[in-house]
Amino acid sequence: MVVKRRLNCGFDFSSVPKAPRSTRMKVSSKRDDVDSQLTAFDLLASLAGKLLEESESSSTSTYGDSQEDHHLVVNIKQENVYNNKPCKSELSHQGNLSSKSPSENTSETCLQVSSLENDCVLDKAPVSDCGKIALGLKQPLVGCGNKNEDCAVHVEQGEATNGLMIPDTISLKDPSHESVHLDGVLNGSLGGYMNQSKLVCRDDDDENYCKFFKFSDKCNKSYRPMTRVGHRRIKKSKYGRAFPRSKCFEDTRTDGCLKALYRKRKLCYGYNQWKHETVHRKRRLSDKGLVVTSDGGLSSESVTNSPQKGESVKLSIKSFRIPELFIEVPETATVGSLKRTVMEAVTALLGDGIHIGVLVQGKKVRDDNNTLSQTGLSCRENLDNLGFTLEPGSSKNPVNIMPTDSTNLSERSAASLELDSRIPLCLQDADHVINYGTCVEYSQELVPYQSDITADEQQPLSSDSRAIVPVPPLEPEALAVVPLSEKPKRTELSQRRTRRPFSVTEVEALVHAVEELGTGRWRDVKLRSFDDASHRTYVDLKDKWKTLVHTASISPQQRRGQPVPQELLDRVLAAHRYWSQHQVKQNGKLQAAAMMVVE
DNA sequence: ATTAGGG
DNA sequence: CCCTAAT
Repeated sequence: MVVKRRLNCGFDFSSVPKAPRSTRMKVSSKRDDVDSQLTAFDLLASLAGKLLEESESSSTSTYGDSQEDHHLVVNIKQENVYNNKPCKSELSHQGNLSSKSPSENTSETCLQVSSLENDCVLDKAPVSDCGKIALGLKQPLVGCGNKNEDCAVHVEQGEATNGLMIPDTISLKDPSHESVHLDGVLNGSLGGYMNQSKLVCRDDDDENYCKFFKFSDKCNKSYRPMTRVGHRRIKKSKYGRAFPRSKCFEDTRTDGCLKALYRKRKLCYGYNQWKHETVHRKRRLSDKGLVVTSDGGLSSESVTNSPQKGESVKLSIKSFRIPELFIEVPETATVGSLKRTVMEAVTALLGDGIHIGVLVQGKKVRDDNNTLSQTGLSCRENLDNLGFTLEPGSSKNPVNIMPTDSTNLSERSAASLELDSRIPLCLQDADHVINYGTCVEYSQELVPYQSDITADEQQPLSSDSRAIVPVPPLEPEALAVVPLSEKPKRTELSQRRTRRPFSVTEVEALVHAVEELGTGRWRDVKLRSFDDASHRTYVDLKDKWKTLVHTASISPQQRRGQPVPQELLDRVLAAHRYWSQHQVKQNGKLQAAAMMVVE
């Protein structure tokens, strides 16, 4: 007998096929195709790829073999990067490294790695010479304990020639143009979805991580997405976690099986897909002045013609910096392991997607609809004032929130990783763009960790400040992004995800899905309504539902956070009531059936 | 891999 | 959000 289950939405649940889990189709994400940050992703994917490769090639090195876990806490910090001071060579810009106070004879030697000056290290270097990833240490890291002078980390990007030309009549994130960008991928990847109601809430400024497709109330009977092959797909993991906890960092010493590690990393970072796709793709956005070349970078090729209106603004992204990262490594760690650590930290940072910020004279331009000329960037001489930032995808409003107090360490941890982690881009002079293309270079300098820094030395990290921000004396593990110790502590393995409050839109989608699917099918809920929100795992959805039920059960005065419309809360309670009752019925039936069998 | 529930 | 136990 078929029991028809109906909810007030009128949906016939019996029409929803529920295959055994083992036969359920695995679903590919479509989300990435609609990512308007493609160019930035590509750029960084290319970079991350280089870093990864470099790391892999050197990863036969071992972790420290000393039993004493001396650690170097390396803090890679972003600082001011919006100037374009020329420089002669990177060697001339290695940071100072002074030792920690000798009196602090702890096992922790903390170094703060700050950016090199934001100079165009590769200024006027031929494109072909821009490459070579090298993480150079003037001294062996092991020796940096108390005499850290001249310890500098250089991560140099190779190969990729990243150029960017943007006609000034095109606004950077003009939705109308963005849509052009998206169309190509949407058509290719969404296919059968196009006829369904699609909800893509990807706000440019805020809450842009809410991206999912919501299906129409018709509840398409074959709502399970079809697997699609060949479309672009960037997914850190099925669960949207950049670091699937302990699985990312298994020790490679034992077997030295790089391939195994590489596979793991592919899972961890989804990098391989990136590279594979960027390498083989040559997508032209000819009318928009952007060309993604086969190397994954941005090139100025084929976009030399000026648009009808106004002059072209030719830009070349020359370098950018790694934002603040905390890395903890043993003193006995090898250089190779340090490379790997830096790479992993950077990859983790980028893993969540990035956004582009545009800065004019150091100030962020928020109006995406203004043209460049309207923004005052039509003149060549103004280009010096233009800067780009790469912002974490989760950053709503990437302001610097570096706290001056250390009262809330865990909050600071998340903040420094998620909100301070802007990666500014340095633009070279427009005159050089044709001749030299663009090189992307990572460079940091090591600066001492000082826990006893004076208050007036503590300057907020801001885009206008070149100040080296001291690292508060936090627990190293609190900020450790990448574990490297021989015996990784749990705290080193796990970086708590940043809190991402559900938007009302998301709540609505969740409620809607649960209304139809019930409270015990979170995987289906995920697939149905949050498949493109990689950061929302089905556990997240389950948890959110739990809190929603709780929220709906308490008085409005007791509720906190962004208010959820009462209407939604009512639906939450209704659905919760319905499904809990429904489950009871089912259980009852099962029990009855079981009893019948027994009898 | 999912689900359920406590922390 | 995290973690774990149980499927």
